Amino acid sequence: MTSEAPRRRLAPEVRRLQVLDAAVAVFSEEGFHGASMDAVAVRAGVSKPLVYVHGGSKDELFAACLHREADRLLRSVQSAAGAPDEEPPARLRRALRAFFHALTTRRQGWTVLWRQASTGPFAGEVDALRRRIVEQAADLMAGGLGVPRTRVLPYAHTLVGAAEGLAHWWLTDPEAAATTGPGDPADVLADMLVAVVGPGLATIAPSGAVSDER
Amino acid sequence: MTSEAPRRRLAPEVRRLQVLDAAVAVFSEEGFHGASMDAVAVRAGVSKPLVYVHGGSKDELFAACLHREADRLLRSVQSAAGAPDEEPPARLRRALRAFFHALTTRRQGWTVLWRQASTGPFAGEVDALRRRIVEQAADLMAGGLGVPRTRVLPYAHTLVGAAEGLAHWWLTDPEAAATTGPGDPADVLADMLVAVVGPGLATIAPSGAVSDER
DNA sequence: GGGTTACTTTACGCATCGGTAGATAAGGTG
DNA sequence: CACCTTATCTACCGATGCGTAAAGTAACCC
Repeated sequence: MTSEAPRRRLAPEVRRLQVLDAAVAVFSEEGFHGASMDAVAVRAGVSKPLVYVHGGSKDELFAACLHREADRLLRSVQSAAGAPDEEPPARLRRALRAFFHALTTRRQGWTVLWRQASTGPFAGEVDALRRRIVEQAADLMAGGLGVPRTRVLPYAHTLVGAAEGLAHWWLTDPEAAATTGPGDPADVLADMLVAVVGPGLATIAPSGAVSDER
Repeated sequence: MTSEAPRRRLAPEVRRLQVLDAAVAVFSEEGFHGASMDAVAVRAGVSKPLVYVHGGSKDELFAACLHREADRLLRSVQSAAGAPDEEPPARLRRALRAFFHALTTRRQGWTVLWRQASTGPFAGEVDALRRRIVEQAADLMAGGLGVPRTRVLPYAHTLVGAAEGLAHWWLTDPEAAATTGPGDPADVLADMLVAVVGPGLATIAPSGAVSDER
């Protein structure tokens, strides 16, 4: 059994991180409503009042989790996309790799963002985050195709949805790991997605309607 | 104030439908946890005990909503796909049309299924429903490409995710209606999706190492 | 050692909400 | 009209969980 925690005094910033990490873990497992502040306290190894000292109310704590994980995900994708003067297809592929890599390495954060918060008072915030990712995808696509952003917006939503669906399969289906084989799963998943949507996206004409032959 | 409802006696089946409809409406707006049984009762125009008489416990009521809406959606998509001896691409397109059509005409049901139930004790059931739709898509794709189902499963998840993303955009973005223009939105959305994923899916079969297994 | 303060323990207020018991009346039947 | 069945309502209980108050304890710094 683990030894009795000898009640260490820590700097407020360190404790704050502990509480936040515990909150992300508990929220990802139990969901917002299912998670109790007591559970967060136990997970963090502290008492309940401390959670309130460092994390604020339950809503504030959850919002903090949301923002931290969202910023992390967005930043990694953004930096992976690289400078705007590079080749758009390569940028898109790298961004997708970063996206899938973030999911596989930080599952809890993704779970909090995508599966636990779609309802309640945080639906708006989660949607805003999703929108930021979609905007990023739309920028990449618009730059690559030479098309105004309004035109590619629905396709950007489609692309992000496709990524979510593929990610969900990879994270939940036990046979998924066997299917992707060896190597970095993020690479395999990104290649899969590019194989599906790449050819179609390339056919979206700059000037006219979508090529739509049967 | 509105006229006091003079406490009409109704047949149990009629009341049961009233309660179920109210439950779908409230659950779609507030989510499972956010919805209270009192709210369902008010929406149905009855008192709370009646909700328990006709709907059972909150869990049972929610499960009933889930199953009814899921069956409706699955049945409409399945019947739209048509007989297995027809052309696979046309079947896929028709199935997608039926899918989008169901969303636009029965928004509340879709909301309950897709956005409110991803957490809590119903995550398993919602995932099972999603899986049934994915399986259906996988069957269509496997039939069209002449490939074992295990190989197309990730692509089926991708396709369904893409449809969800596009649907979410259409249902939430105020500018979406203007973008799709006149005509049945379901047709436009299905065509958009086929334009994005169609070419890519067609190239799946030859690239894989499929022929290795007997 | 002494002081500061991070931290714990314990207990409780309070609101919300699922669920139920007993009373009430609506409608059919003789 | 008397009366019985039962659909329906008003009022309530109990549990859960957020959030906090009060008082004591011990770790780090000088």
